[in-house]
Amino acid sequence: MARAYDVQAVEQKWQARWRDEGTYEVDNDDPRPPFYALCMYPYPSGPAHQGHVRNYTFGDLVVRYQTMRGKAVLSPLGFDSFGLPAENAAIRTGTHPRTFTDARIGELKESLVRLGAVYDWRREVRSHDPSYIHWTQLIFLRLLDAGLAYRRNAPVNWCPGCQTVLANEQVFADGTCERSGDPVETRDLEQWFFKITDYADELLTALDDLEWPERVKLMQRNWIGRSEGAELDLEVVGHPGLTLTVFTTRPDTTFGMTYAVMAPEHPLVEVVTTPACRAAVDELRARVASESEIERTSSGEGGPALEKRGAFTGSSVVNPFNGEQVPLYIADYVLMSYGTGAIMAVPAEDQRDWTFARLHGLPIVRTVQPPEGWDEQGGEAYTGDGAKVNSGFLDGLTVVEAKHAAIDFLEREGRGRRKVNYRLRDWLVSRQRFWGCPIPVVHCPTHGAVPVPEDQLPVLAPDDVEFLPTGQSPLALHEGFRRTTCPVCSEPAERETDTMDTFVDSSWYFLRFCDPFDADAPFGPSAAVHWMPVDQYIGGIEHAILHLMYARFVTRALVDVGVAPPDLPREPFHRLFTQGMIRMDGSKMSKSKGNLIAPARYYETVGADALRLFHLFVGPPTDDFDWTDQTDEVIDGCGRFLDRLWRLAGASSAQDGRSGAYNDADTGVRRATHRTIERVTSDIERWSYNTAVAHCMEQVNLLQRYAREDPHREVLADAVDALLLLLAPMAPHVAAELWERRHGDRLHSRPWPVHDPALVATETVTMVVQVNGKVRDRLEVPVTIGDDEAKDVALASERVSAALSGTAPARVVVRAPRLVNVVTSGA
RNA sequence: GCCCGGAUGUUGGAAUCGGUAUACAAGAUGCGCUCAAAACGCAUUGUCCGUAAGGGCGUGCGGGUUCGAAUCCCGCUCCGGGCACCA
Repeated sequence: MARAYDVQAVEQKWQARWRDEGTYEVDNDDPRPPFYALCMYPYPSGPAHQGHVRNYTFGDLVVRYQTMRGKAVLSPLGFDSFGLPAENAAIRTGTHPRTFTDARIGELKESLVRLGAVYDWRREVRSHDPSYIHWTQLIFLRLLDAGLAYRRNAPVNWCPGCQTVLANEQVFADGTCERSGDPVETRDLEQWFFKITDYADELLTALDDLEWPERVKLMQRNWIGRSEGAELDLEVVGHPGLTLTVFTTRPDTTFGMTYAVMAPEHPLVEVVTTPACRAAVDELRARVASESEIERTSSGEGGPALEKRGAFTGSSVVNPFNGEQVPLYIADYVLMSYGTGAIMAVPAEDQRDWTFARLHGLPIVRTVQPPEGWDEQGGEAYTGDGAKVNSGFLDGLTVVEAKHAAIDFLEREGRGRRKVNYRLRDWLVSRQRFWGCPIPVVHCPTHGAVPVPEDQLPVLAPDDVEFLPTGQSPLALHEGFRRTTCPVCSEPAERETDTMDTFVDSSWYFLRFCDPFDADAPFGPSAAVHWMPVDQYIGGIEHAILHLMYARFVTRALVDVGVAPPDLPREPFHRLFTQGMIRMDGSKMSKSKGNLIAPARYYETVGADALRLFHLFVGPPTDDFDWTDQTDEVIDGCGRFLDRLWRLAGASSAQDGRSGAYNDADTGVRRATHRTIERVTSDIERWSYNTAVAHCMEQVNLLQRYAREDPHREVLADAVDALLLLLAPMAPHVAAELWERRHGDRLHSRPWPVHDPALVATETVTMVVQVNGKVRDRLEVPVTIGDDEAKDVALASERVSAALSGTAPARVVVRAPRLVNVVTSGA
C-alpha cells in the first residue's frame, strides 16, 4: 500500500525521542496531580500479539490523554516473568529458564515500544529479579508471622503428565490437564496456604464502592459466595455423644429432612459405616479418591450414573425438629472443602436431593406449599416461597419467617446455631516447581518450619541444576540448595523446595512500581500512598476473579501486617476497565491456540499508528472482536485516513487562504471543530473510542472539502490543530510529526483542547413531526422554540395536513424542540 | 442446570435519557483522472412497490406497555462468557 508519507521513518523518529528524552518518566515529587495508569503486567511469551496490542493501545491512550490533561501520569511496565512455560522450555531445550525468559521479555518489550506505547522504563520490574524475589519473600514471611500463611495437608489436583499440582482453573471441565491433556488425579500434599478467607467479608462488602464493571463485581461476589444459614448438630444413632454437623441455607425445611449425606472423605465415615455397608462405602471412596474435584462436581457426560454416586453407611441420624431417625449416606457430590462436609437432604425443596431420593427410594415430604397445579404440571422440588406445611410449629409461616424461627429453636435447644458460610477457600500458594519465587522457610527436625531470617533474604535458586522431565522440582534434587542449617539451633535442616504461585508476584507489583528505587524496602510508604490506588487499571476479562481477588487481599494484608503504611488505600484498583478478547475462528487468540497474528507485519506496512487506530475504531473496547479475512482491509482503511490527514495538515500550513471576516462556511467549520472537541473528549471519558475515531474521521472529511474551496486561513489552521491535539493519544507518531512541522514544538506537551460552549450551542435544530408515530416532516426550528409555537408550526406543515387528510387531531404530543407527534385517533 | 452478556444493512459497528434507525468505516457498483493499473477524487449502496413524486415494510422470534420501543416488561430461539451437584 503506497503511503502519503514515510510511515516507518516518522514512527522511528518519535519513538527514539520519547525514549531518549524520557518524555514519560515521572518523579515521585512531581507537583502535578498524580494519576496512576496501569495495564496488567504481561507474562512474557514472546512478541506481542493482537490482544496485547489492543490492551496497550488503550493504556497508552489513557497515559497520553491524562498527561495532556495536566496530570503527572505514572506509567510503568514490568513482566510477570515466573511461570511454567519457561521451565518446560528448559526441560525441552536445556536452556536455563532465565535465559529463555529474558529473551522473551526482550521480544515483547521491543514490540510494545514499536507500537509507540510509552512508559517510565526506569521503573520496570521483573518477578524473577533477585531484588523482586527479596521483597516477595519478605511479604511471605510477614504474612507467616501474622498467621496469614500456614501449612496443612490438602487434597490437590495432581497431573501425572506434568508431575505437578494444578489449580482448578488449569483443569478442563472433563477432568484433564489444560496443558498436557492427562486425566487429573487427587493427591494429598503438605501445602502452604494464604488465609484469604479471613478477608472474605471485607472483600465482598468493599466491592460496592469500586468503579468496576458490574459484571466483574458480580463474578467476585459469586466467587466469595456468602450464604446465610445454620449449622445443625445431628445425633448419630447408636453412637452416644457423637454428632454430625451439617450446614444448610434452608433451616426452615428441616422437618422435610428424609436423609443426610457426608463427603466420602469425612472423618466420621470410618466410625459410622456398618460392616454390612462397608464394601459399598469403600468402593465409592476408592473411586472418588482417583477423581479430581472437577470430575466429581461435574454434571457433564461421562461420569458415573447418579445412583452409583452415593452409598448407604448403615447408620442413621436424628432430626432435631421431630426426633425422627433418617438414613445417613455418603455421596461424591458432597465436598469436604465446602461447609462442614455434610448436608441434610430435603428432597422436596432441593432438586438434586429430589433426584437422589427418587433413585434410592427415599421418602419426600413437602414443607413448603407449592403453587396451585405444581404437581399436576410435573413439578418436582419446589424452591420458591409459600406457606410452611408438615412443619409443626413452623406451619403457616413464610420461608423467611420460618428460617428465623427455626434458627431460634436450634439455638434454644442447643442443637445448632446461626452461621454464615463462604464458598471462598484459602489460597494454595505452594508450587512444586523451579521457576518461581522460593518459599523462604527451613524445615528443622526439632523446630519445624522455621522462617529464614530477613537479613538472609533473598533465598535464590541455584543455577547449576538439571532440568529433567521427571517433574520433580530441580530444587528438591539439588543437595547444595536443600541442605542447610536451622536458623534457630544451627543443626542440619532442609530448605523448603516449593516455590510460590506466580499470582503472589502479581499481587503486589503495582506497589513496587510506586518506588522500585528503594533498595531497603519493597516500596517506600510515602511513594505508595502518593500514587495508590491505581486510578485506571486495564486488563483482560479473564483476570476478573483470581488475579484481582488476590491483589485486593494482599494489599489489605500488607497494610494489616505493617509492610504497607496504615493510610494506604485498602483497595488497589479504583477504576477497572476490562477489554474484550480478540477471537479468531471462534476462540481466543493466544499462543497456545496457534492462531496469532503478529503486529510486526503491520508495523512494516501500514505502521503502528494505523494499527492502533484500527483497534480503537473497530468496535466498543469492552466487546470481543472476531479477526476475519476482512480485517486487513479495515486496517488499510485506517492507514488511508492517516494519509488524508497528512495531506490536509501538510498542505494547509503552507496554503494562503483568505483572512478577515468569517463567512457562513467559516463559522460552520468553527462550530464543527468545537463540536468535535466536545464529542471526542466525552467519548474518551466514557471509553467510547470507536466513536471518538469516527468523529475525527468526519472532521477530516469536512475539512478536506472546506480546504478545497475557499478556506479562511486561520479557521482552517485552528481546525487542523485541534484535530491533531485530539488524535495525539490515538495516533501519536503522525500527529506529533505534523504538529512539529506546523509549529516546531511538541504536540504531547500541549494541553488538551477545550471546546467553546458558545460555538457548540446550536441556534436551530431539526424538529421531527410525526403523525401517529410516523415521521411526516422535518422542520428547522430555533432551539428556544416553545411547546405552543412548536405545535403551531407542526400543524401548519403541508405534509402533515396531507397525512391528516382532513382528520382532526385527537391529541398532540409536543417535546420541543425535537419532536411533535400528532395523534388522530384514540388508538 | 444456574448466573451474566449479546443478536441492528453484504460486513465491523452508530443511535449517551423511551423521541429522525443505520453515523463512521469496510466491501461492492458506476464515473472522473490515467496509455494502463495503483493511488486519489466524486456518486450510489436496508428492502419491497413505483418512470417519478411518494409510499409500505424493517433492529433474532412472539406478545405487551406507550402518542411513540433497537432501547422498558413478559415468553421464546440462537450465539458467547462465567460458575457448577455450593447444601
